[in-house]
Amino acid sequence: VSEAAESLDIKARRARARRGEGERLKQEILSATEQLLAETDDFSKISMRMIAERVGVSPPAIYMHFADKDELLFELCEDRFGEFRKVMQEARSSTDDPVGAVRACGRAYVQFALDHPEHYGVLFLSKTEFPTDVTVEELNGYRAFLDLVAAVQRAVDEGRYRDVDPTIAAIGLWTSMHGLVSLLIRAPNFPWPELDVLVDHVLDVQTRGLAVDPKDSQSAG
Amino acid sequence: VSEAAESLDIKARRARARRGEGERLKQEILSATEQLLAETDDFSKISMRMIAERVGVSPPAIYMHFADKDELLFELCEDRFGEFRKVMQEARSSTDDPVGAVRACGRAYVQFALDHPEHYGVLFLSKTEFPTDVTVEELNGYRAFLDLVAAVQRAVDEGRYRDVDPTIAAIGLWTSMHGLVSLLIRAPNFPWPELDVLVDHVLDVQTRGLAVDPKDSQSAG
DNA sequence: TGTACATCAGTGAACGCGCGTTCACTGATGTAC
DNA sequence: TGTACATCAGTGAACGCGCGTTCACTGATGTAC
Repeated sequence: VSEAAESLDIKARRARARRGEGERLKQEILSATEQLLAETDDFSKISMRMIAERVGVSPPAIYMHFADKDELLFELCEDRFGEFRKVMQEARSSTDDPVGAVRACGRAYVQFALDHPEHYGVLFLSKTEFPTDVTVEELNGYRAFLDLVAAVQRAVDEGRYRDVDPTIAAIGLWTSMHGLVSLLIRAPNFPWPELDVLVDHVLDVQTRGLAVDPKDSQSAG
Repeated sequence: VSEAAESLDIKARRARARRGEGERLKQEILSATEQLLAETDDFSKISMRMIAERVGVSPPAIYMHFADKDELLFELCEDRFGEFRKVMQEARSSTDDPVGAVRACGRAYVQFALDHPEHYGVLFLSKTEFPTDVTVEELNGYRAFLDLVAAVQRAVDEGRYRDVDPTIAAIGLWTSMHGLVSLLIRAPNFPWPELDVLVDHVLDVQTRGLAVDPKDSQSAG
């Protein structure tokens, strides 16, 4: 394969960056890694050599921008979590109804995961050992979670959800959506029913499960 | 490490099986693989050489009992799913109440997963490519799922759950428990609240979400 | 009871491979005088 | 405007390693006569 590519000059070697433009290669490495993830969906099966070849650069060139393979994964994760957070924010802002906002968020979560299974895998399916000098609070992923807690809090404040701990309820929402998509991705051989039916059911159960108790609904109103 | 073991004779070479006792080694291989999974929790990081060393046998000996590494994983999975199914059955049979049975099942699911994260990982977290000649219906894992569908059906029949599709509801139950434990296992750095509180919440939401509608409860009774 | 032989449960060495990473280097680019 | 030089973005070859698997074999065990 690589022989053919060489002899046919299919993959031209990338033009070398000018001074001060080293950052360009860094971005190219990150996006090449994503491309490869899109194809194999497993970071551990992607080698530094494969990434280098995709970029059109020699393997050691990667080490000018990343200390090692783990650091590359970590930066990729942070970028993806930033994007993920934005998508969730947009979904929530599509409506003023706090319960509807949470539902929209759930739908967008599933959409994001199935549209980008490779991203999703990096974010939630691999066991990530993060650098010890990074605390969980400064991670984009954790910030996205706090956004969800706030959305739940709003629904509680407006009397739409019963008086649950918003952190617990947010974890419940998160884990239920995660469970669905991770099994959809990881167990493709399972005889799944239609996706929309499934997502609707999961969101229905969450909505009903978090709704105010019938007996309390009058005293609360 | 292995040098020290050799020179100190810590790990004696396993006694050779007598004729017709070849099956013994097969079981030893399976249980050694489980031991290793308990330590690393990642099948792809466990090599045939490591398994052979743990058993006290040479690497090629494994190929007398398994065609290749994938077949070893598959047999391990089937054994574990069989055990898993039994645990779920026992949990359900602890009560006559159909809703209680489903709840007990959910609790036992979390317990099983956290007690044996390595098993759980093999069952639900790795992308398993099964041999093409095996159909999903004959897998122990699928049978365990059908048991859950039946339990849900019972709760619907007895008027305890609203009139949901039992397959869809069972998938909802399954995915919500899976989401919880898989994130507990895979994101240990997340600031999780107390486990019992979490499990209670998830089961509460499922129970409330599947309960009969208040407005229908009188006409149904 | 004794012996030749088939069987079976393994062994030991090697295969070719791809991996992450390091090291000494190169050669175009920009800068100082 | 011309040239010596420092810098910077890379390169090419190699390191040592562990992997899954294969192959020719060995030697104890059981069996037939």
